[in-house]
Parts: sequence; structure tokens; C-alpha cells
Amino acid sequence: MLIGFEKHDHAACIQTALASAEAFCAREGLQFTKTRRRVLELLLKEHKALGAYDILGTLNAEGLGSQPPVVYRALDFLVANGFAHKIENLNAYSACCHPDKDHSPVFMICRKCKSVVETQTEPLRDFLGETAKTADFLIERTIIEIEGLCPSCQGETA
Amino acid sequence: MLIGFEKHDHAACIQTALASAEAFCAREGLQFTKTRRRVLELLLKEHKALGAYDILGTLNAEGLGSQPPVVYRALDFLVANGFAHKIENLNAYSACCHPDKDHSPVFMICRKCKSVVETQTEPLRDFLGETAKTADFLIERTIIEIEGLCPSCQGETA
DNA sequence: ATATGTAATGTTATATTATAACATACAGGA
DNA sequence: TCCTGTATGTTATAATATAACATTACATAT
Repeated sequence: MLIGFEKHDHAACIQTALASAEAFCAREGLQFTKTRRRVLELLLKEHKALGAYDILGTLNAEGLGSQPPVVYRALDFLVANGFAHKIENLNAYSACCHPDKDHSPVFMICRKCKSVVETQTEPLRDFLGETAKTADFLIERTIIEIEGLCPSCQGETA
Repeated sequence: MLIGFEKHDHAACIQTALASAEAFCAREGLQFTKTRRRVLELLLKEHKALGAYDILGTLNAEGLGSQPPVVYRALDFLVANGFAHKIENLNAYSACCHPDKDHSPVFMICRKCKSVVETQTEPLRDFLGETAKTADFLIERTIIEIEGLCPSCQGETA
């Protein structure tokens, strides 16, 4: 299991994220329903991006829903509340690794194994803020995705 | 017409970009065919992102092709050679404003009017390079998109 | 406990974006 | 001329996403 492409205690990683989401929902009066929780669990399983229809396949097998709106609603909820992110480059979704902090994430995405590492970005944020200010542009969201090869995929053939 | 959300001589803008693409193709032995040129012209018309099917609609009306592969092939060519960029956030395409330089573009995208401004990013690039080096990640492409409201859309209702 | 309003879910259908696969044409060099 | 690589034409389908509307669950005010 990888984070920053390094091994880590992933079980703890999952528990922390779930507990954090649960606490946040309780605090904000949001419903952390069965389907929403399950989708977040699936996203947390590995540090990879999952497509909506991959997730839907699992939900369907588990009797939690078989139609696209089911998974898109759950994903919208998770993204809106900062528990997950959409990886625009892949049209796929990834659990958030830093759900507590207000942040503009930077993703490193391996084009080969689809592993996703999320890091932080204060300096870039400032720089982009300056850029936007110059153009009188109002920033609502920043998308920073780095596509390439993770350490373990660099050695392998093509 | 806008660039950096300001008025400019857009006719010149278009001519420069087309001439630059033409010269590049001549130099590299690439075929700047009728369809490829037309798609680039359409992308250059305004500093907005166009969807593949919008472009296809025009091509079809002009007898240049009616099937999706026609437009996707042209777009692939333009993107591969740096004449256009894909805006991942919109699943749409935008002409490149700086086709001569090797660059990692930064896009400011108005979610309301879909206007797109492309700027440059040396400092970010260095910073992302550092980040990637730390993680031993090999960068192949960087995607930086800022979503928000352009100056003229900020005043308007909603 | 019951009515009411809001949030969530179920379901059908369809829109939008993108590619696979294979056939044909065409240009330039051996 | 033939070969080869590039481009185009065409059919079909895959993959991603949303609209629209019906139904259910749930909190809470009465």
C-alpha cells in the first residue's frame, strides 16, 4: 500500500478517514448514510482513483443500488464535503487524505498503475492567487494534477 | 474579444497562431490538412473552450466530416503538436496561445461564460518539480486549471 | 400519533464524451 | 510499379454523466 508512494499503515489510514467523515457529518447535521459510507470505504481501499462505474459495479453486487444516479449522488456528497476529490484527468474519484484541513490538493497520478498521491500546496496557492488577482479573476477551485510515472512503474517496460 | 480577459487584436492573434502552426508543420514534415486547419481556426475564433461535438457540428455543416473520429483525430493532432490544449475540467479544447514555447500552461476558466485564459508558469513548474523529486515521481505532464469567474461575469446575478 | 417539510433514494430514460475496429485513399520513396 | 506510412471514411459501441420524476425515510412541530 502506498502513500507518497511509500508503505504505511493503511488500516489506520482508512479508520482515520472514516472516523473523520463521521464526526464531520455529526457536527454538521449531515447524513452519513450506508451508501455514502460504503462508497468512501471503496475509495479508501487503495490510494487509487476509481471510476464511477467501477464503484457502481460493487454497489450493485452488494445490493446497494444499480443505477448511475446512485453512485453519482454519493460521489457528489463526498466531494462537496471534502471527503473525496475528482481526478479530472481520469474522470475518476479518489478519497481525500487530508479531510480536516481546508486545502487545494496537488495530485501525482501514475498513468500506468493509476495510483494517486495527494499532497499540499500552500506556495502554489499563493502564486496562483497572485496570477488571478492580476487578471481580476475570482478563484473558486484550483485543479493541479501531475501525470507521470510512480517510482515502481518507472523501472518496468514501457 | 478577450485575452487575459482584456480586449486585443484578435484577428492578428488568429493569423499568428495559424502561421505558426503552418510553419511548424512544414519544418517537421507534418501535414496541416484541411480538417486540422479548420479545427484550429474554430478553436481560435474565441478564447473559449469548445467541446468535440460542437466542433463536429460545424465540420459536418461544412462537409468536412460527420463522425466523431474525424474531430477526435484532428484534436489529437493539434494537442500532440502543441497547437491546442485539452481543458480537463470541461472535457473541452482550447487553442494554444503560446505555441512556440515549450510550456506548462495555467488556465483560468470562467465557469459561467467558459472563456479560457492561458498563462505561463515557470515558478510553479519548479515547485512541482521539487515536489515530484521528493516523491521520486517522474513528471510527464502537468495540469493546472483555475476555475472561477472572469471579471465580466463577477458582477452579474449568480 | 400525526401532519408536514426536507433530504435521500429508486427508476427510467437519455445526453455527452470518447474509442475500437476495419476499410479505403493517397502521397512519396525504393 | 509497388510498397509503406499517413490520413480519411465509416460503423458500431464504450464510458461517463445527468434530467426528470416517483417514492420513501426521517426529523420535528403540533
